[in-house]
Amino acid sequence: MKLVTWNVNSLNVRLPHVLDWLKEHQPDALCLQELKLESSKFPQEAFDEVGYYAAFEGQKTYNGVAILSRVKPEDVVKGMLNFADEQRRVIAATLNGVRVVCVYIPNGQSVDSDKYQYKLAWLSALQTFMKEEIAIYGDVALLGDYNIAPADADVYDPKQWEGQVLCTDAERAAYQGLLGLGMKDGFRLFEQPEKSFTWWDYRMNGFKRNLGMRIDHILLTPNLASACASAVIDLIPRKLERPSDHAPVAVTLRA
DNA sequence: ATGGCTTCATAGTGAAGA
Repeated sequence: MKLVTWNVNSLNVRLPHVLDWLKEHQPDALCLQELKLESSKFPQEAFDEVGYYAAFEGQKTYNGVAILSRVKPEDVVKGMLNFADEQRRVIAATLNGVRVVCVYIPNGQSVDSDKYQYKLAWLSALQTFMKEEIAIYGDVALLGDYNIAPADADVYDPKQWEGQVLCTDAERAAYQGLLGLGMKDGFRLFEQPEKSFTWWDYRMNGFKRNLGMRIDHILLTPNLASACASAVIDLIPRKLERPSDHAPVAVTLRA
């Protein structure tokens, strides 16, 4: 089973990239974030044509998440029941007995902003939500744009980013809290190249200089982690014309 | 240099992303 997460930064703009990627890689599930379109504008037909179901929760201009899947998604839940939120950042579905949770965790903007407080409250709610999901479903994969670089190794210049949003102790503690539920970082189950990142700023030739951060993650409950055979970041879509600023992250799980 | 680039928005002194 191949599970993937990709922040596409506008599904309108990136639809051709997503369709090409699906056709080439044929994942069992592709979790998307930052659709930046209303649910009524979701390109369902385009995914029908390439053989994918879609569960989605759109929003005008900002946010928006989707799970594309080979099998029909079951028990679809939108949002976190324990956290009222106007922003569309969570969708979950069961695929072949695996609970797939797709999240777009708030960015937080800066540590002195209201958005940062919202991010911390959001992360606290996610901890509770995930504990419940694991209790119900057992085998759970949490995929998405976490907007957290878990360790200095996940940052191109840790000194510059020390104490900045994406790297603060509080955010990293929240990430560790998810690991405390028994989940493993799929990417770090394997030896990986140094300076492996999933996001690069559009500005200053960030990608060409590999000035990036690893902020998109796939956490796996123990059985899924044991079954995990590989974890990779696909840099190729980031090299295309008009790319998303994020790269897809994929894990494969043995049956 | 509180900049740089991209998106969606509106026609802003733009807002937000990360």
